[in-house]
This record gives sequence, structure tokens and C-alpha cells, in this order.
Amino acid sequence: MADRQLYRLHASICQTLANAKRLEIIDQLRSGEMPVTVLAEALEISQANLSQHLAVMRQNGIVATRREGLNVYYRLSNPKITQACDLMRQVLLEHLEAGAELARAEKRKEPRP
Amino acid sequence: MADRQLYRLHASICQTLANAKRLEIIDQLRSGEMPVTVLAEALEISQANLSQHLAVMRQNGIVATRREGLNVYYRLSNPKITQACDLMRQVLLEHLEAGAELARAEKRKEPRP
DNA sequence: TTTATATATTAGATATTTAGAATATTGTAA
DNA sequence: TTACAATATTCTAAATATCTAATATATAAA
Repeated sequence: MADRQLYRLHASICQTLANAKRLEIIDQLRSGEMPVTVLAEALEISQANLSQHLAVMRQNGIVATRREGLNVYYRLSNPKITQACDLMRQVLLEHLEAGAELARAEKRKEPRP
Repeated sequence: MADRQLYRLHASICQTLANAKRLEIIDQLRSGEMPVTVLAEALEISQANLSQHLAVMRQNGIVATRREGLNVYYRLSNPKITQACDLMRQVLLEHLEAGAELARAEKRKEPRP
């Protein structure tokens, strides 16, 4: 199969989303573009670190930029990114809920005090 | 913000998808459940390694299992997983396409031979 | 019980990712 | 030109993830 390479690229897209700070960046950009400074304040991380994360996201086509004077405005490059994130969040929540349900079931098995 | 923890969990879901072999596993399981042996043949990796990948996916609620005699059948635990994968694949393809388009544009700028 | 088959786990070596520090670049204004 | 603000890059060590090899467990059949 020649699409082993495609799987690799697909994995690197996922890898780009596999970081809490980067997911937070995506959430911040949901409402529209914003300059790096504003992002840095919202995320509470260093400018250098934020810039690194943004570089990874740029390289993988997750965000796009527009410069205006000193500021560089970042935006999500594709609405499908938020859709994918939403779906994964739902998978997570359903998994957590299933775990909680299991825990409750176990609880019910315990002998009365 | 207390949902920093949620971002972490969300990231670990993404991390689970951020591996070419695991994406291939997901693609194999699209058509329905199958035992580990069959998966191992399709993926061309060692049994032990496959089992490790499956363990990661189980822990993150991506797959579920059912034992029947000696065989353990794996299946995707949630149809949203394939939906999310599809969306990310589309993002990837659109990004690749945009890159190719850029390359073509550059090509057009080159002087005639 | 012993044996065989399918699957899971552990340990250790190697590779990849991450954050912080220092430094560089870009654009604007004095 | 120099100075400054916003952003990007490079380097490094620590943390994580991955693979291989060896070993363990579970189920069924003899």
C-alpha cells in the first residue's frame, strides 16, 4: 500500500492537535482571528513557546496568518478543524460519562454500611 | 480556568490518533469488528506491538472489545471517531492541494526555457 | 493435566516532543 | 540611522512515546 505515507501525514495532523495548549489556541481562534499578543495573554504561556506552537500549527495547515504592521493575526485555516475537535471532545465526554456510569454501577454493588 | 484538565484529556484523545499504525487500525475497523490476528496481518506489524497500540486505544475509549473463545474482537467504540478522522483527512488533503496549487503558481512564474 | 493458540504485559533501548533561555528578524517611528 | 515593539528561530535538557524482545495470561482441545 502506497498510502502508508498518507497515514503518516494524517498522523502529523493529529499530532498537531495532541497538545493542550494548541487545543486552547484553537478554541481561542473559534471566534475569529487575533494577534499573537492577545493569544499569549489568554493562554498564559511565554511568547517564545506560543510562537513555537503556532509554527507547528502553521506547518500543518491548521492556522493561517495575516500581517498588519507589527501584529500578526492568526486564524483557523479551515472550519473542519473545529468540527473535528468538537467530535473528539464528544468522544471524550461520552467516554468519561461511560466511566462514571461504570463507577456508579460498582458503587451500587457495595454492601450497605 | 478549571478546564485545563479537559484540554489535557482532549489532547490525549488526539495523541491516540496521532500514529500512522493506529490510524490504519481505525480504517480497518471501519467495516466492522475483527480479531487481533486479522488486524496483525493487515497492518504488517508484530503481535506485541499491535497489542500495545490496541491497549492505548482501549484506554482512551477509541475501541471496545468482545472475546469469543481464543479470539478478541475489536471494534470502534464510537462512530464519531471515524467522522473526526474523515474531517482531519479532508483538512490534510485540502492543505496538500493548496501546497500543490502554490507550487504550480511558482512554476508559472519561471521563465520559458 | 498438558499442550497449543491467541492475546497481553513488561523491560529496556531509541526516538520524538516539549518548554525555557537566548538570540534573531520584521516593521514602525523618532 | 537608531530605538523599540511584536514575532520568530535556535539550542538544549527533560519528559514522553515507540519499538523490539522476552515473558505472561487466558481459553480450548487432547
